[in-house]
Amino acid sequence: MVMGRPRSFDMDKALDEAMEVFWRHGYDGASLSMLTKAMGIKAPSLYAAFGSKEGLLKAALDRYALRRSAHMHYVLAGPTARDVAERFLSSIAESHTDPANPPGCLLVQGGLACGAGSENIPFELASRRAQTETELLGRFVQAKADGDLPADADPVALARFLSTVASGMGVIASSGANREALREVARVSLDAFAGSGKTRPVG
Amino acid sequence: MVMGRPRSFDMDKALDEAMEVFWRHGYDGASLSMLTKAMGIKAPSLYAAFGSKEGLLKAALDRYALRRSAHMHYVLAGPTARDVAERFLSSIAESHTDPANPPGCLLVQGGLACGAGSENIPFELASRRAQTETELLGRFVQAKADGDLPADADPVALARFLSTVASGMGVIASSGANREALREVARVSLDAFAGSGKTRPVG
DNA sequence: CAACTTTTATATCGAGTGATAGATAAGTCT
DNA sequence: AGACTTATCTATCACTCGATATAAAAGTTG
Repeated sequence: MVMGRPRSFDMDKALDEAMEVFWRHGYDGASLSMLTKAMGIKAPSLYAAFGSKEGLLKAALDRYALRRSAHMHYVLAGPTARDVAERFLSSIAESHTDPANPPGCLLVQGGLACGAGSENIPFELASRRAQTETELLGRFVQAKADGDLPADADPVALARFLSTVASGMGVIASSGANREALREVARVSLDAFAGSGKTRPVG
Repeated sequence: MVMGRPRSFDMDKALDEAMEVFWRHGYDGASLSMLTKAMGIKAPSLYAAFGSKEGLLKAALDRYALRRSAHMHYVLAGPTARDVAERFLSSIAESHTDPANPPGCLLVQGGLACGAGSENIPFELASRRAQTETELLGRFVQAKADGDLPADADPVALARFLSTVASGMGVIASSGANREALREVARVSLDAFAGSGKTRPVG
């Protein structure tokens, strides 16, 4: 048990509110007054709990990762590479248009570009996006070893492709694309995925 | 000829500098001091010429569109739908990693999410992105009429897919993906494009 | 040149930024 | 109870934000 006055707000609920503010307004666009109002706490409590605005974002990102880890576990458990890709894009189409959250992806909306003093936020988000890509890559390497993917398939390219499409889906979802539109993008992407292995030069 | 003291700075050069600042830092992250410093002018000159920070962004976006219009003209002149798609994604891979510019796409970096008082910026950017998608759509409708695309092809879905991939490429380019990585994404995307027409349900 | 028009530079506006100092409140431990 | 520890509140910090009033500067037109 800890000594001292106990925290009077619920950490997870506060983080959920902060997550939504960052999601909707981005890191630079999310002001301290927005955040404290949404979280229902005052600035000193926020700083005592998270250290800084950036610390709060990282805590919110951790919670975001926690939310998605269950989905990713299901995705990676797909029996074939093609199933994994289908599960991945389907889950993206659903989650990025979940009315319980702001549209799009926090890791994209959070801040691709930031102002002075927030230069490392884009790196932080990129690093988190890269984790998903790495998980897909690992699964595709396995699929290749299993003979599930053809010998000339490129797991790196496939994982990067899916990760890129997911980011793009985040962009169009935030711009108002609905769930059916995202599903169509997923469908076309899978058509492309089915043709994997054939390396044809571009440009 | 106009009366009064002539403007002492070059409009286009100033806009190019402003464009770069918005590109690198986003709308919210681009402060007036950054902008005026990069443009080499003082705030009153900026406001006299562009009216507001938002007016400056729109002028920069117009100039950005002007830059890309030549590329799009070439893209749309592709002899087949497949060629159009290939030209489109190739030009994206090149432009989004052009060392002369910040990485990625201004229409994505500029601000997917903004703070209080900048709520319409994301709409403005989305509207400009939609223009490209509409151009692709028109070309694919034509391709279908020409019999170039199969009768069961979905031009809307194809245009949306390419637009989505382009946005995704903007995201990963801004995170440091190099030109070859973007070319690989384009290559895989085209594999998917080749399988267009087959509608297979997702999820 | 003098009248007129527009742009420029200096200085500053009120509002909001992220962050914190100091005092008070609310618990646990001995 | 009383000492101790941590959280919360009020108020405010120095700073930056986007935007502008004012006046001097630099041209054109008569």
